[in-house]
Amino acid sequence: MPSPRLLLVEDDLSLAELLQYRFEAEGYRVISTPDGDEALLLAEEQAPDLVILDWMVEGTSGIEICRRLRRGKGTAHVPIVMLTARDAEEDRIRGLETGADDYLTKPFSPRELIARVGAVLRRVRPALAGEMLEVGDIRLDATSHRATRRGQSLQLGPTEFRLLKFFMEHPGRVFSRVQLLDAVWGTGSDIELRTVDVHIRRLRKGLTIENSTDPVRTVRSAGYAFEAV
Amino acid sequence: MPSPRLLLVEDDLSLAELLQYRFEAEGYRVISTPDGDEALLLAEEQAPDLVILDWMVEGTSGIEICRRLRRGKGTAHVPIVMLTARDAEEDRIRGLETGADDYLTKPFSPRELIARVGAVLRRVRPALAGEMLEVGDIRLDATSHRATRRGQSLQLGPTEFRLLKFFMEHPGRVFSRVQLLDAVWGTGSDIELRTVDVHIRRLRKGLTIENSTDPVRTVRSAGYAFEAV
DNA sequence: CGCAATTGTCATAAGGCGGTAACGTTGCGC
DNA sequence: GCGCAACGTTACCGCCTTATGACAATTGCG
Repeated sequence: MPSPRLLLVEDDLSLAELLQYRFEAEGYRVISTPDGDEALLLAEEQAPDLVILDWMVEGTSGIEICRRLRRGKGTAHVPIVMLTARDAEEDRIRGLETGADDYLTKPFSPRELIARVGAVLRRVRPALAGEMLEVGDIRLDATSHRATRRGQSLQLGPTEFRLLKFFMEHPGRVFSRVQLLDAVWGTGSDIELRTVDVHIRRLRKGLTIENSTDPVRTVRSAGYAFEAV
Repeated sequence: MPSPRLLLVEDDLSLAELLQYRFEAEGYRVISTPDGDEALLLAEEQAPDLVILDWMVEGTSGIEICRRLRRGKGTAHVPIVMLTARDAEEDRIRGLETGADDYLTKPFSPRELIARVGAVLRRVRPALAGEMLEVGDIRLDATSHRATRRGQSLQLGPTEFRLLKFFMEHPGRVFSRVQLLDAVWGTGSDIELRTVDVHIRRLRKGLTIENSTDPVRTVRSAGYAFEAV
């Protein structure tokens, strides 16, 4: 199972260290910063799987970071868990309405934070939590690195597998070639856009079994989408 | 936008009534039961979009319901928000690890519950939480790049789709050809004004299904407007 | 090292889509 | 009812987007 990558934004250094230690013990990789502005940069560059965000940090406030992450192109869908020292209901609601996925009040136990992060990730990125993805008659098990269709095992190259996994994590949504390159090949990969077409074709070929329809929909001038048939 | 359907499992009847009232005021449809076993049946039959579950209810306990929902074929992916009177950390963690998506301790404010339910739904079913345009019997989902009318999917070219999207973002307003060119084709596009007519025609054609009226209104010497029928 | 699998790129084919012009139709003032 | 102006409709052609197959470079592995 791939270890999920967290971005931890917390200016209380002893707490940050403790959390980093605990999360790493749970098999997460942790990027940590006490600074709000740097957090935005890191979120963009590193594309973490989840952000843990203190309400009050240096530089830019937590809620402002939350808003900017949601507005940012590459970070709009990163799940966010907010932490705060204040137990004001207003704050909690504002946090959630700004787009946070969960919200904890200090003092909290690391175990609960870990449980909540796990719950959010299970929901958003099932593959990261070791769960089986299922869309239509296609199944993908990230842990054993296997994909099947109607029980029949599919033969896919590494890139096709990653592409399929990404699609199955976001069924129905249309992704541009650039988005696919960022998500599947990695941000900043200097790859020809048209290469995506080729891999889409290879994926389609790999997904074909007897009497099967094509789950990959071409959306002209927009990109591709994956959906149950 | 179709209103999300909630299954509320709560045996404190006055609280259940209050919550039902508040959620309905927010545009949700609510199915309510105080009984654990009945909840399982309802979840299966009604396929709600989200379940709000009290930890301690009659019949079968909340955590057991949670577990069974997760195991059930049709209900394995229903998001679950748990409520509990006890603020024991152990319970919260067990709840989250059992598969709940969120967890609230009584007493809580209805507003916070509503905010959390909204956050979970946004995450799980983006289509239920906006991002979906709806005018009359026509729906447009930008995320999946789909347009439907009375459930029937519409076939539109890229430009028609952009045009429809723009219209649906500003229903009822009249736009001149120049305005439409700027908005849909982009400012500075050097396109013949009358070309708009042709695309209006193509859009009208694409929006036609059996017994449908034309949602595009021609305003002589002014432009076009889009409105519910 | 040799072989097979994989991957990124390109050239070419296929096809849809868009812009334009030309012509038909409708509405409006007189 | 006439004439003009605005709008509707159609057909066409060129272009842009996508599909596909081939190929060389690279990688992994025995």
